[in-house]
Order: sequence, then structure tokens, then C-alpha cells
Amino acid sequence: MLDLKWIRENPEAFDAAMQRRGLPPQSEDLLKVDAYRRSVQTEMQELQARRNAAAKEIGKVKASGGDADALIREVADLKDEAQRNTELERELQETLDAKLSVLPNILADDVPEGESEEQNVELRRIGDIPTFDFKPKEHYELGEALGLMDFETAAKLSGSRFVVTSGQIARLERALAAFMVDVHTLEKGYLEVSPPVMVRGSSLFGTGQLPKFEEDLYKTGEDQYMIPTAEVPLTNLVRESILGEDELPKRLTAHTLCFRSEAGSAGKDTAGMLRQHQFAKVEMVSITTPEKSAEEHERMTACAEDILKRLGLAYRVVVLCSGDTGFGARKTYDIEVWLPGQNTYREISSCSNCGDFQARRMKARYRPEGEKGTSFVHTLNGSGLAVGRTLIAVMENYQQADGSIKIPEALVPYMGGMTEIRAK
RNA sequence: GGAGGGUUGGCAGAGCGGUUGAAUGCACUGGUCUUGAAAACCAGCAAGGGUGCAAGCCCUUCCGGGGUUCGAAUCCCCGACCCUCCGCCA
Repeated sequence: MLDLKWIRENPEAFDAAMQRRGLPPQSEDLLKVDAYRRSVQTEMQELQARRNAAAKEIGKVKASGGDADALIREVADLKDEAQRNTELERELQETLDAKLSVLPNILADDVPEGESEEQNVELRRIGDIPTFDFKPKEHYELGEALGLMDFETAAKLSGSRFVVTSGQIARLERALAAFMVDVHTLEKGYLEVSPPVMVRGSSLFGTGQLPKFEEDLYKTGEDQYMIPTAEVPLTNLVRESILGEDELPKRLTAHTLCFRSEAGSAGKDTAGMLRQHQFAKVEMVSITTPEKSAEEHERMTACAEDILKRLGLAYRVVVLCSGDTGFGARKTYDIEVWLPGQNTYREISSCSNCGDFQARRMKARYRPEGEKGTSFVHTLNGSGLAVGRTLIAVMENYQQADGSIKIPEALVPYMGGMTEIRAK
């Protein structure tokens, strides 16, 4: 949510910011409603003040045994007027909220201009792309040949975009998640959290998935949804709270399942387990001060990168351009891992600095040391990493000519000492 | 699912329908004292919003929404959540 006061004071900057998002200028429309709302509010407050004063007066008169009838009649009139005013004010407030809640975050100054992912800017490539003296297969070919990955049965059970893994592939996925969480908690200072994977609408509003992106979510009840990412419960952990500056930064990580309806991506990545309705992800969330959030963004991205480095996977980091940056983010780094089977880089992590955008929506504040009052915290989130996609990457990058898969060294302890997966 | 109890400021915890935005304690901030610190003592300390150059003034908020009343944290109704007991159950 954007700061209306800021829009009021910087209408041109606001319109320019929206233009970067491909949206028409709308400060005029917004501020018109805002000005009207405030005039109604001021009027209402004056009525209220008069009513309060009269009510107190009545109390005094009555206490001293006087006759307060005239005053009582006057207040009754004020009340009707105030009622109508309140109604109008509420309508205007709702209009304003509806408009504000679908406006995307203001992009950071250093986000490159561009319309689509084509204009994302590559920042660095790390690791050596592996070479094969045979044609590398895609993960699902490998998995099916091993008899440990079954899409047809999954479709029978659940429909398209599901998979059943088994045996050492299932174990490998579990090992990956455990490895990631261990690195983040034992080495990077994140607190492991096991949050609910079903949340209320208000939580989704807080992180920005609602009201705009409801069709991407699975709804399980009147006001209950499956989470599309653990960013939602983790970030909402601080909703409606006022933290001490000494509690920041808060670094949280969780290994959870995520659920996405993938509405609108029909026909995209239909083969294999690249794009599923249900997938595992290790998520990182940081709650920081405004001064520290940019630095924290780099740190978080480095934490995600470190997982790839330790798995010996080649990757590149891109900064998303203005047209590709998500609704709630000021700036986003995508990490793309090399997939030999596809002969290309594919997204495996996305690290975003949301600034105070989510904090404003969920009223998450802190007390800056040495200052009076409170400020909104900054929130960041990043995958560290998408577990299913990491499984894909390991399978494809560590495949051997006979269809077996070597286990990356870092994972061997998590695989009970096993060094490769091969068909029996 | 059935019965009852609860939800008050950063936390704990009072609160008769009428100057209660809310006692008290803790925490926090400033000061006195001290070589320094601790302790003790004194003082300050809710959030959001409107208006104003400013000082300030005003409004809202005691889980949320309705209602009663001249006036509600206090009374009534609905909802959410929490707790206890019973039933069912992974």
C-alpha cells in the first residue's frame, strides 16, 4: 500500500512512478477523492466535537440538579447530521482504499526500464556450465527412466501439474530441503519457523496477493486459502505489531509446501515438475529498518546463491526490469539455475525488497531508537531455494550417460552416505 | 459439535454508564545521586488521523460490526479469536 500523504505531497513523482509500471497517471483522480474525504471528515469532526462538549455539559447540569432538556434536544439534531456524514465519509474511505490497494509498489530508482523479462539485466554468472559427451536429458526423462517419478499416476490422483516421486528421488528432495534450512539457520542466522500453510484473506492482503491476484490462489473456506509461498505466513508474523529497533533485523526461514493454481499459465512448462500446483520451497523473510533493507536484500540474495554454489550448480543473477517486477516489490533479483536438459537458465529463486509496502498493508511498525513515534518496517522475501526446481537442477546437472545421477558432495551426508542414484 | 469463561496501552493488569485515553506494576526515555555502574528517588512516556506557518486545537481507537443512551471500555445483539470442561478424532 502506498502512502496517501506522500502521494498528496508528490503527485508528479507518484504519476511518474506509476508510469514506470505501465499505468496511467491517476494522482488527480485519487487526490480529488482524498480532498473530498478530508473535507467531509473535518466537518464531521466539528460536529463530533460539539456533540461531545454538549454531552459533557449535560452531565454537569444533571449532576447539579438542573434542567438539561434544551441541550438534549440540540444533541439529538447533531446526531442525525453526524450520521449522514459518517456514512459518506466511510464510502469515500472505501473508494480510496479500493483504489490504493490495487496500486503496485514504487520501484527503486536503480530498477532498469523495460516491458518484459526480455529487458531484465544480467548482473553476474557464477559457476561453470557442465559439458556432457552425450545429449543431456530433461529431469522427467531421467526420473521416469529410474522409475522414481510418475506423472501419469499423479494425474490419475489429482489432475495435471502434479507428480508422484518415490525412493531416492523423494529422499533427494527431502535432503535438499533439510540442507537448505540447515545452512540458513546454522550459518546465516535465520530462525526456522513452521507456519500454517492455510491463511486468512487478511494475511494475503498484507503481503499483496489480495485483492488483485485471487485467481492464482486455492481457496479452501469462506475466508481461508492455501499459501502460494511461505512469504505470506512468515511476513505476517509481525502484522499489527510494534517492534523495538533492537529486535531487528528479524530473519526467518521456513520449509513448506506452496500451492498455486497457475491460472493463466496454461500450456507453459507442462512437461515435468517445473511448474506444479503443489511444490516445496524454503523461504527466507527479513524484517528490517528502512536504512538496512537494501543491504539486507544483497545479503539475502547471497544466502540463496550460496546454496547453489555449495551444490555446484551454475547460475546467473538478473535484476528484473520495471515491467517484470512483481506487484509488491521495489526491486527483485531473480536467480536462474542452469538446466542442461533445457539448455537454458531457469528461475530458481526470486529475492525482493518490498520496502514498507507490505508493512503498511499489515501495519507492522517499529520504534526507531532515539526518535519518538513509530515507523513502518521494511520487509524482504526470497526463495532459498525452490526445492522442486533444485531437485530438477541437481538431476539434470549431475546426470551420467547411463541415466544415473551423482549426489552433490554437500548432500551426501543428507543421503545417508549414498553417492549416486541408479536404477536397480 | 455441546456448556461456560475471556479479549483493555510495548508487556502484565485495574476499571461505578458521565472531565477515563484509561489506575497500578514492569519495560522504555530524561534527570538527581555515584569515580563509574547498580540501587534509590524525581519526571516523562499509546497509536492513527484532521486542521494550522507554528505553538496548539480537535477527532477516532479499550478484538470487529450493529444497537440502547444526551453520554458506553463499561448495558444488549451478531461475528472473530483465545481458554476450560464434555463429545469426536489424526
